[in-house]
Amino acid sequence: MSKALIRRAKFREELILAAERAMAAGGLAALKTRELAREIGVANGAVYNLVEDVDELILRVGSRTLARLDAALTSAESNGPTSPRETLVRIAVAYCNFAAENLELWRALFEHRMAPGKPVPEWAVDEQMNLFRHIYRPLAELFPKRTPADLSVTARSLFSAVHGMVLLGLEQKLIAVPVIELRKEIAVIVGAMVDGLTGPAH
Amino acid sequence: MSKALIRRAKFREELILAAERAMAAGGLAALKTRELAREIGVANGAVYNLVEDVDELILRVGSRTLARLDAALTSAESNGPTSPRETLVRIAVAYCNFAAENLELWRALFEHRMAPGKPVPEWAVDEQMNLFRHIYRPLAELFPKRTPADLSVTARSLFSAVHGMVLLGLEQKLIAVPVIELRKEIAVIVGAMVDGLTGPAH
DNA sequence: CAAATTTCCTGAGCGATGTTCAAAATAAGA
DNA sequence: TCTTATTTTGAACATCGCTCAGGAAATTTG
Repeated sequence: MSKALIRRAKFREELILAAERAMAAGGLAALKTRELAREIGVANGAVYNLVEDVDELILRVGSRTLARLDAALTSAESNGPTSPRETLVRIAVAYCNFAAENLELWRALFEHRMAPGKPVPEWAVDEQMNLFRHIYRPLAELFPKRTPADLSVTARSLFSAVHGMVLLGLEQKLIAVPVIELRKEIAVIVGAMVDGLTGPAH
Repeated sequence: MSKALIRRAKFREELILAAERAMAAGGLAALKTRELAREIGVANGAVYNLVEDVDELILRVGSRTLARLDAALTSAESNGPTSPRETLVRIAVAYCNFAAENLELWRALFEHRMAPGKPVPEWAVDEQMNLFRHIYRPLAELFPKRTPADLSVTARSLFSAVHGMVLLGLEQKLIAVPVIELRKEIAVIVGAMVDGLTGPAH
């Protein structure tokens, strides 16, 4: 690799990290190309040599956030052998914890909208879809008779429901629920959902 | 009322309606003060005579959206006497329908963030809180022994869970789920949650 | 009704911000 | 080392929300 390309890659990495810091501090609105350029020591126009546009920059930061989230969920699901029900509850609580500890970066994952007409790159969509697999496995264990398609639908629903509880629970606009209570409530609701889906037969 | 004030009120109403049209067509990002001013036939600076800033404008539009949403939920809950479980399912489905039919305006309710440091006006918060009452009543019927505080917490959780399913279900970024399937899935999950919360004793 | 006063409206302009691009600086190749 | 290709620069552009001095209009006063 040529010297120039190495430098470019270095700057690119620094740019993404600077963007991540800015977003963690002040959300999507705190991203300013001029400030990022100043922070990594290049001209403002140079940002567009390192990255297509801010949309891509946000997606890159999102990719890092998703990787950490994935790790957090993986650790939660493999934390000792328990029942699928307990596993699902633990994953939901882990999701809540991650969101609380990475509030702005986590929010940015869902608040960001591409410029009108520009589709989200395939790799970014794939990364998000991958999250569902954490829920898929325990669900498959709970409902061995269901088809993969059905399981996928249920997995998405479960994930979305937990996502909603965390989203509104951590919102300061309405009622900022203490995280500790939110965790309890999530555990109760997820448990109830699993029980309700399992049916009285079990 | 003086002639000037009447004119002002008229313009204000037109401004809010123009903003609503713009948001319905292109979301929050489509709000442009210059375009709104042109549309209602005043100078761009005049907008700030009719409204404090765009934050207030967005909140006014949100107020109208919330009123219609409230009406939709009210109609869903009073639609014939049924069990609390069925009522909760019907409210959730009505929420889903409203979101699908008013996608951009509904999204704007939750995507909008005030300028840093500026708190959301009290009247706007109250309007949002009022939504929970639709769920509160059937829940109180289901769990007569629970305290109002506990019921409020459960109501918020249930609302948030449904909100999350609708939010991610209607998102085109991931998988745009057909509304008809989303409705079914919401009915299943809400039913399961109620069943799970009610417990096998019932 | 005319003059004085208050109030409102106008549109140019300010400060930010994302993005572009010709020119300068730098790296790569011969 | 000299030429060519590439990259970096920073001024400039287009658009935003928002402000404000000056003129227009409405209201009050004499």
